Amino acid sequence: MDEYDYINIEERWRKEWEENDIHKTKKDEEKTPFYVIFAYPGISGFLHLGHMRCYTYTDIIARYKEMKGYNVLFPGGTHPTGNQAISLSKKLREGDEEKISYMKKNGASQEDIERMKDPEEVVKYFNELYKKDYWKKFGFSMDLDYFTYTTREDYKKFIDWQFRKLKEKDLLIQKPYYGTECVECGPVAVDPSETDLSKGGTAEKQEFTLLKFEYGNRYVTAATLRPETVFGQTNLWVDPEVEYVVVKVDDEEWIMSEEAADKLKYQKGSIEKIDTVKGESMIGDSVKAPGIKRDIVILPASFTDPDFGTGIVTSVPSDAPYDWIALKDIKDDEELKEKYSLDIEELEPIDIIESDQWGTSSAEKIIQEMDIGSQEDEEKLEEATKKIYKSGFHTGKMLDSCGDYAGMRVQEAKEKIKEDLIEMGKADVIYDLSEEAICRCGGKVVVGKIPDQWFIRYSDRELTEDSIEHVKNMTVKPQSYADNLPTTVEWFRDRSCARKGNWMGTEFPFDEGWLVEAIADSTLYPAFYVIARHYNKGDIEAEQMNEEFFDFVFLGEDDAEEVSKSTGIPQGKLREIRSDFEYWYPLDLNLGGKEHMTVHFPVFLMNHVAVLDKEDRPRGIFVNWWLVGKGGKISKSKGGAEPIQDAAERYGVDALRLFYAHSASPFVDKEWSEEEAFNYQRKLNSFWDLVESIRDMDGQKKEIDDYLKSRFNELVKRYHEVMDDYEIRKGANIAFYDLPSEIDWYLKRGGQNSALLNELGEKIVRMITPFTPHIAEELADRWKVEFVTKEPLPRYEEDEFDPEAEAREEYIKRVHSDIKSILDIADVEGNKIYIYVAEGWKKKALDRIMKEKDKGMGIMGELVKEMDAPSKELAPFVKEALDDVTKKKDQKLLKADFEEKEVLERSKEYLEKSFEAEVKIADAGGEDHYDPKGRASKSKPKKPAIYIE
RNA sequence: GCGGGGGUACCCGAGCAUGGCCAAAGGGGCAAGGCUUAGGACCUUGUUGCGUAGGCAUCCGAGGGUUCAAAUCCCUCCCCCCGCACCA
Repeated sequence: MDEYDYINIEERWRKEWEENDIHKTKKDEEKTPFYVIFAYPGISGFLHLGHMRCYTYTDIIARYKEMKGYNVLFPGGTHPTGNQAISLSKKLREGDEEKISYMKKNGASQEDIERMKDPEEVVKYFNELYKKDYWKKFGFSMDLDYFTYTTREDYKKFIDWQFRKLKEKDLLIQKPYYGTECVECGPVAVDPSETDLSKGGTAEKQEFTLLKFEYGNRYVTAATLRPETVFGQTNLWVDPEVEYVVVKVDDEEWIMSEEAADKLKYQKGSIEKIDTVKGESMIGDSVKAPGIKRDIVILPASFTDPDFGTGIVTSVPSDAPYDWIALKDIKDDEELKEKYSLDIEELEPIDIIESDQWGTSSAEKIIQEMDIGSQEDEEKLEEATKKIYKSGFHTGKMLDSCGDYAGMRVQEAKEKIKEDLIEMGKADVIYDLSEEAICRCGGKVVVGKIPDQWFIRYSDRELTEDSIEHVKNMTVKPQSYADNLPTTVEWFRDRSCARKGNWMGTEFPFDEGWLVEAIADSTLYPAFYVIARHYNKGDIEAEQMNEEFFDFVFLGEDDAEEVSKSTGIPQGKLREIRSDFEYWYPLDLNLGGKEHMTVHFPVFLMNHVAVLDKEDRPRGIFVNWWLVGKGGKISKSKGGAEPIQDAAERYGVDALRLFYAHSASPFVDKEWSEEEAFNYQRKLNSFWDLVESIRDMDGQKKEIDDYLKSRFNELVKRYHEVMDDYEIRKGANIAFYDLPSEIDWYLKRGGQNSALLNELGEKIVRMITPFTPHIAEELADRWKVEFVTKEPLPRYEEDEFDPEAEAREEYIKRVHSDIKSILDIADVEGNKIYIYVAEGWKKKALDRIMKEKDKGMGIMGELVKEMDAPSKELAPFVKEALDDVTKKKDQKLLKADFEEKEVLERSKEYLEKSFEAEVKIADAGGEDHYDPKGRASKSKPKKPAIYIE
């Protein structure tokens, strides 16, 4: 018996598949096509075990469909669009130690690093790495002849065409936009995945109302998220230590922190710094507060952050816990008051809002309730602020102190006051991030105004309605997402689709200097893989891919002759490409992580609806959740971050694939666990041993064979059901757990039919193939199967279903378990076991009772006459039997028709061995059997009486 | 706030649509025993309590209801998680 040597086995089959072109895919009109992709990865560096989860699901589905007889296309590509490659090579050029050691640790050589100082080389390097070290290494059945990436010339032609179509359909517009951008390299995404960032992924873009306080001929500015609180203003907070700047905005002079001014220029265009003013010099002065006819005083504070808002804060002590406590502190600080000669005894909070939970004076109340002692207790103050805001925003009403706004709900007043203040020229709107964010290139991330941003008009009514209509007919997994997707599409707003700056991608066709944004160029790409294959073969050139070409291939417009003239591509070739597209499209399934639910999948869908013909709209979406490290993101310290090639060797590719497939449903986040990965390695080991031991059997047919055949057959049926529904985990469970445990049981019960075991052994190997193809090929090899990958899956056979055989086996299992429970509690030696099968009259009576259970105990009378039974026993038996029958308990077993005594006799050996005891079987009604305690009379059909001594 | 998903034994996790073989699959962990080594093993058994006869009691977030019968259906409450946009 050979050992399971996964390293060599996996190596061997990778080679065999490659050398025999096993994954090459071509059109075959005889077969139904099945086209599946995963959302291609960006070029962001080395991938980790988390990324492989989605790809593995895709491969499992692709392989399953293939073995079901579909002609499967499973291509792949990459998405270098963006600035990730650029910033990586920039870091390498700068000799960034951390980056270089990261590259080396993941296997990059010195030469690799040298050449990657050119961003194009970064793309090439990772393209090859993804293909070879990730996808092929994992045994994916991808056909990489279809490979493409988004910064290649041919792909750019495709994107160019797509945008022309969108324009034709009037789906491109321009309007102003405030977006997050890096001051060095242009627009970046601020999001928790931190694709573009090195810090600050959880920052939120916030809209502030910029309040302007008249201060001589200048304005002091303060940014607030709560313009509705202006009526409660009592003072301004300024840090005496900070040097503020005076900037010229239009014709006005504004005072704010230097950081704020730096950020503001991205929103206001050029602003000019004309002066500086030290915070200290303003303390004690009065300013005229906007929106209210009152002067308020400038007071010193240290909690203001020059890098947040304008660095100057307006104070509303009634509703802002920070302000309340700062005001209290300053009132108690005699020294400070002396220093700035402040007279602030009169300064008291002004109630402006009444909410359900806090009533009025909410800041004071919450500070007492939460027992907040000082300004320094920032954590508690943040929490208090949030609580008050939440309650105030949803349930609050403006009080009489709020002038015209008195009585309004806070939600309304907020908008109204903001608008009115802006109208009166006493306020403006600015944007800022809730926390600091830093780009991967090291630049600071700010919010900038783009006056003429290009958008794709996803809000279009017709497009939205069409898309929603289509979604309803798609296969979307999981169900919760299927339920949500129509709402998501409905709610999908216009989305910016072009950008400027340091960026790899396609030039925007209608505006020089703009490049197509990263999401906008990856919506229709499954269609392009079909063309990429012909480009890769060298049959067509990028320059030949003009508008007519794509119109012809994707939309079937124009005739081949004309298109051939304008493109220079032979007519035959054009027709071939068009028919490839017609054959493969629409896409059957697109798989991606849960991060795509609200961005990628909706645009993927809507662009298909907008650009392609109705029959080419995608048929399915499969969303998988993430693999996470302990307590969150995958990282070095939390696990899952080791290089994929290392993991593949350590655990084995098949073990990892099984880990993904079986350790959790695809629709939950799964915590990475080394332990579990090793467990799956061991699982494969024992699977291997089981199959090997099966092959050594040389016995003949026995009764138990029928049971195994029947159970196996049922599980095959179930396997197809769950796999057709993409229930990958359940499928793996049947193949790796349910089926082997049935075989285990069969062997335990003395089954050893060589022919049957070999037949089923081969079938089960086929069933594991989609999950763990390497070990499957190796095992299938024993049966001289050339490539199990290319073999069909076993099918459900109606005539092998044998409920009687299953009932008989169930019967034995029960007798076994009854004996066992008696042995567990009874104080007996257990050397001899007597089993008494129920008398014939009991069986007859039971049959009658089952047929006429509606009669209840009324049936007694009839039975007394008909049955030749001891009257003392009949009554209690009927009562119990009625109970059993109405409880629906054990119906299958009760209805089964077999001779209990014979079945027991045939299983006697098993029972004796199992309990190491002598087993004797007798008829309960018999005359001369040994039964010292009179147990026999307790026998019931399918539940024999037992006596043990 | 808007939208969605959940709470099952030590842990993970099935079951819930179609109430009844559900003291509740499977895996992991743990414990006991076996094997004496395929060692980051393997095999058996146990893992709510009680019970010297195959049984009984209690149990699926909490409380209530419907029913002959509830993890499953209905109501109320508590708690947790996810998405909310320029991230493929």
